Amino acid sequence: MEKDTKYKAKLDYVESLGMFFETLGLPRMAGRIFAWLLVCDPPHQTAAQIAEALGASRGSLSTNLRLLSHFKMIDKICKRGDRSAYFVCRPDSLIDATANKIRFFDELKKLLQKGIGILEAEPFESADRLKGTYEIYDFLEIELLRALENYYKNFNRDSE
Amino acid sequence: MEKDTKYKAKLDYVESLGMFFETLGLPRMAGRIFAWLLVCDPPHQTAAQIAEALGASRGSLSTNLRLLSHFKMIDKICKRGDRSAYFVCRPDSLIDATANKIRFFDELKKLLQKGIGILEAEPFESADRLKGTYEIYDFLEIELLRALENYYKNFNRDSE
DNA sequence: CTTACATTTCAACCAATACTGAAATTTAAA
DNA sequence: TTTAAATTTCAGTATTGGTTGAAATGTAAG
Repeated sequence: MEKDTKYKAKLDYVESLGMFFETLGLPRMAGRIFAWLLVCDPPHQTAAQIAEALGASRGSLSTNLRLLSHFKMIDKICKRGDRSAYFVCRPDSLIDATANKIRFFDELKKLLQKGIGILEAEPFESADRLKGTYEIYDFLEIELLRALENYYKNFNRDSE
Repeated sequence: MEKDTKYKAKLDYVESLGMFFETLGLPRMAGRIFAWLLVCDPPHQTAAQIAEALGASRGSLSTNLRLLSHFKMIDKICKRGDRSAYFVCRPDSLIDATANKIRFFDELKKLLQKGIGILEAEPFESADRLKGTYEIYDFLEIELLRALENYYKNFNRDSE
């Protein structure tokens, strides 16, 4: 009974944590899965175990586990003589998610350059608005990438 | 004819730029409006003018102009003896949008602390996974906020 | 090869959200 | 106060995207 209460509390917690990961741009279920893998025991789980814990369908698990694998937010682990696949989360991947968002600034900058080209011919100051916007993202991107670099340096990470 | 072509190119450009602003978490139409206000001439426009340019309904304009005003991404300007309201974009607001996202890390950190409390009693290492995640966001938040501070310092902004 | 279990795919359903258009309301001029 | 123009509200509609469950496929053991 004690244990049941604790387990339920854990599931509630997974729910709220999952909602947060959803805001990273993931489907809700993918957020839940990642949250579950962050707190479950043992740390590696089969799709069936996760489905059971979250009360979700196998289909949804399959789809979202593939998604999370694709984004390298989880690892898929297989063993000889075992037809189950096991999944583990990679907490570090959250940094990469952030890094990708910052790199996205680059696309915007390109787009703004294009716009400046289009508007420069016009006699109005509209190009200035775009130039101002460009300045903002240019500076922010540099600063934020520097921040990330510090992170990598500080935590002695070796890849990506 | 020349002019029509240019105008159409501008509208296409607004469309792609708008798609970008959508990724900030805005409704698509709000993104379009902000993009339009970034390139239009004159820089201040009535809801009717924007609706005309974007081919959108008045209702949608009303809703999304209110939204953008609420987030301080645009200003609403009224004049005595004129029942129209005029709207102008605030390009600087994009910084604040970024800043708010970073502050959002704070909520996650609180949530992670809560989880660490829940799991600490358990004999497993699951709390360690959460602690690792906490470290990541704690460091990132500090670095990113430092980056923003640099921005404000550099561009001599006076508010927020 | 066959059986048993595990995973993936996919069509149908469902929920969330945005957009429209018309009616109601507000605002300024007559 | 009445009229005209602009804005807001809101019910209905469309669209998007996620989830389910069952059928198909894959995989290891017997």
